[in-house]
Amino acid sequence: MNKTVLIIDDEVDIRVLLKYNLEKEGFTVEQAENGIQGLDLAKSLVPDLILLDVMMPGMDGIETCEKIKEIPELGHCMICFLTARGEDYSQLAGFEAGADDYVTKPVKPKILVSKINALLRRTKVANTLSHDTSESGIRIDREKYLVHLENEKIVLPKKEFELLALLMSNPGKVFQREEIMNKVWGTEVVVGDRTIDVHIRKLRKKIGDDHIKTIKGVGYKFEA
Amino acid sequence: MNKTVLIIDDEVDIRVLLKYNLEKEGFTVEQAENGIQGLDLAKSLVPDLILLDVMMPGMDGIETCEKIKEIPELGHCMICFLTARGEDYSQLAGFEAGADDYVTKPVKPKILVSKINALLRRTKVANTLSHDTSESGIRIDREKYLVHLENEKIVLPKKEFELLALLMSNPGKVFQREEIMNKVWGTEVVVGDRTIDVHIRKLRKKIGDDHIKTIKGVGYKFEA
DNA sequence: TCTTATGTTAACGCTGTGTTAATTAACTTT
DNA sequence: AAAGTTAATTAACACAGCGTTAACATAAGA
Repeated sequence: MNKTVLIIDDEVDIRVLLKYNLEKEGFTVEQAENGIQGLDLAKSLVPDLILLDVMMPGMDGIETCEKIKEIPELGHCMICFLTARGEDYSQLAGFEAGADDYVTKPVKPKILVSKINALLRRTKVANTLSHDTSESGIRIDREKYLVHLENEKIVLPKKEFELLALLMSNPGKVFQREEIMNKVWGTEVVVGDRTIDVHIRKLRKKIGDDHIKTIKGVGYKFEA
Repeated sequence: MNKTVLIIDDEVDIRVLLKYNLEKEGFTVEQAENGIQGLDLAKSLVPDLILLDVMMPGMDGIETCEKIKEIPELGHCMICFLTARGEDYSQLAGFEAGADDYVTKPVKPKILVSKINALLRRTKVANTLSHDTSESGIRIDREKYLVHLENEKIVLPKKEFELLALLMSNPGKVFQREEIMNKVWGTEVVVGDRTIDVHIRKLRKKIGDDHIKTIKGVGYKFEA
């Protein structure tokens, strides 16, 4: 099924440009020319993504964004701001208001499309991960970068988090050291042999020894 | 026989550059300019490796990768992403989609070739799973590195696991000692005569004496 | 019976992993 | 800029258990 995108912008040229490019990519596109209208349409449409112009007469983008965030039904939908290059301040305020990304005008269609794809993918990941509270009692929240334990939340440093996330992405599966290396550290950096071990050690210390199992000569796996 | 590489990228310059360099190294190279076309070609070609651009109009690399992964025939072929340096998100999402490696643009041919060789060396073992739940009551799970017995799961050390997996890969077939040697130990290492016996012994102790049968002067076979 | 291939056990060396502490790098705070 | 803080990596060594072998026992075929 097609993903739905709602464009809220007062300039008709931009709306047409974006609509054209997004429809070419297979998105379903609707548009609104101000905040009020956009909010209304959002409620009935429940789009996957909202492209929101910051500078609009009447209710501006920031305000519209805040209003959107207050509507539970729209909780899952991504918001991407459209800002003119100069308006640095708007970017910051935008994120504070709850935006997920922003694109600077003039908009380059290719970049926009790739950002949109990335954004929509992010929702998928977030949703997939959150529902497996599983029997292990451990849950990962990618968005908030938190790990929920039995009865506490802990914050992990980046590498530890990525490592745990990788192992938990497929509980039971054995991840070979090389695979872990590639996926957490990347193929470009070169680090020593003991690096993975040490991170595993730190994870075990924090989430308990019972969850990460070593398969000698093969790799590691996450278990309940 | 030459290894086959399929390039999927919308930019013709890149395709030409890569094709030239790879053919110089003795690979057979085919190309496609978008995801749809690439998927089609992959199905008929069944290449050894697919070089996949992440950012493409229409179906992007991630999506294409996911589609490829759904095709059983292509289960064994490696997938390597081409990403622009800035696109952090694509790397992680890419691995989640099932990529085996990635290369950042601008692509340095030398690096690419060495990565490709490394990848192809790492021949993927297609999941020959589940269809041999068989009457023996023994099932092997390569991904989880587990052996399911009648009513318990056991973990085997690497060599024992590989040996059992080999024998079970073709129940009833007699594997000669030399063949076992080559496939489990490799052609490079040289070990003594009794090594196989001892491993067979350990396996029998763990899964019961009835499953592995000795054919004197020939080899061993797995039976129900 | 003799011969050869395999079974069996225990012992040992070595590789891979665990673990801690020290070092370096990246970021903050002042 | 300097100091302080946290994260990432390396170094160094301990240790377990896997893989191997040696040495001898047993079974099967000539």
